[in-house]
Amino acid sequence: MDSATILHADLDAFYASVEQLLDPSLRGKPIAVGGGVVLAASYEAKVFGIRSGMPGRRARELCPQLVFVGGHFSEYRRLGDAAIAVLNDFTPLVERISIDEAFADVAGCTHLFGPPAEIARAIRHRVRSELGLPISIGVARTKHLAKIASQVAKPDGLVVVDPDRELEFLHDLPVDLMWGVGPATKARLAATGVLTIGQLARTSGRSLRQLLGTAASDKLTALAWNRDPREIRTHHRANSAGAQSALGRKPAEVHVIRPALRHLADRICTRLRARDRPGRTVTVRVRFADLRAVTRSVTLDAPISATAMLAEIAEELVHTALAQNPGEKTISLLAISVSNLEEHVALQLDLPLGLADEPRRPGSGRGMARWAADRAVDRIRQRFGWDAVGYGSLALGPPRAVPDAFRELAEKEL
DNA sequence: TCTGGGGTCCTAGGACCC
DNA sequence: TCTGGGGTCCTAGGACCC
Repeated sequence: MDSATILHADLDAFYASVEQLLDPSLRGKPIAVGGGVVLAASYEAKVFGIRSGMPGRRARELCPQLVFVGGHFSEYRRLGDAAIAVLNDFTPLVERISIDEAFADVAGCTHLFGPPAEIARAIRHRVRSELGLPISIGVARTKHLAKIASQVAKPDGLVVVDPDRELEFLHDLPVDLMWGVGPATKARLAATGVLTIGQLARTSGRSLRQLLGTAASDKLTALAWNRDPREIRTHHRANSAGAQSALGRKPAEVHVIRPALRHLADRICTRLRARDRPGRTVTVRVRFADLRAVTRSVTLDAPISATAMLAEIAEELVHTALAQNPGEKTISLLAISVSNLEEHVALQLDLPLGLADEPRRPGSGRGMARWAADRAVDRIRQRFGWDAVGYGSLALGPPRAVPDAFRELAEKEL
């Protein structure tokens, strides 16, 4: 049997911990990053039931002494990168999952640094002493088990799963610690009396498939018996790029929809152009006042990355969705996503992104002009920053609920 | 518990091709 | 004209992850 060489490292309540690091007066106190909405909460705040995504008003009700802080987004980036760099000092086999979380395989470096548990202790010590941040680490033979171990280790702990005792460790834990079991699956399982991972493991494949579908049940059964084939993947590229904006309650009218879509398209297309990854499929999502949401999508003959083009296609799709839901007069969210991305078009001539942006659109000889305009905006922003120029983003109606700097932390590499 | 934003994967039905 | 089977792509919705 293999030995336990996979680490899962996870910074604890990351954004909140950074704030407490930067401002010592916040330490030990319930704090939340954000304002209108909670973007992150400290452990002291979580005790009160405060969760990310929660409206600020609700959070204040739950915890009147809660301290809201604005957020130091560039510090999150810097410290998240620094923590990952500590992992990279031990092994190049690091798979970053998000700003504050990564897997690492230390099989190849134990001769230099000692057994995996020693390495994990060293990492935790360095992150604490050099960066001032708490980090939890799980060590196990598989990614799934390492991930669960780090969750069990939180806050600020280390759990090593002995390969001889894996099922012993796993089977008493609640099912929703498993990767892929969220609220809906948890409820379905609970309805049939399945509460622990061990109970899931012993459920017959046939009844589980009926409950959850083939793919989900086969995957969960494998994980429950600790068969996790996933390997460390050091470089990921996203297969889609999207943006969304919550609107509160707004009338479903052009003067609301057009500028909002314009801004979303601008954000997305800037990224697509920067990485030369135009996409063929455009999906919009419209959420109504009652939070019911619908999506509409179209797959084009040629990939696009021009802002005006995406905005127009998105607007057509939104109008289709609205026309098919005539009873809905109020919308609460708009989203655009572009998928079916080109691998890379770096070798194509300099023009085609803009030209391909006009697939079979009669009478629109404006492809070239738009392409040139986009490139100009991109260059100005590269030199002077995002707000130096734009498609009236400053004149945008509703102030965004979440700062763009925060959104960028969640973007994946294209 | 009515709540933000960027992503991934699965399902199911239909179109279309061989 | 009816019949069978396999594969791929597209669309809409849903669940999940961080």
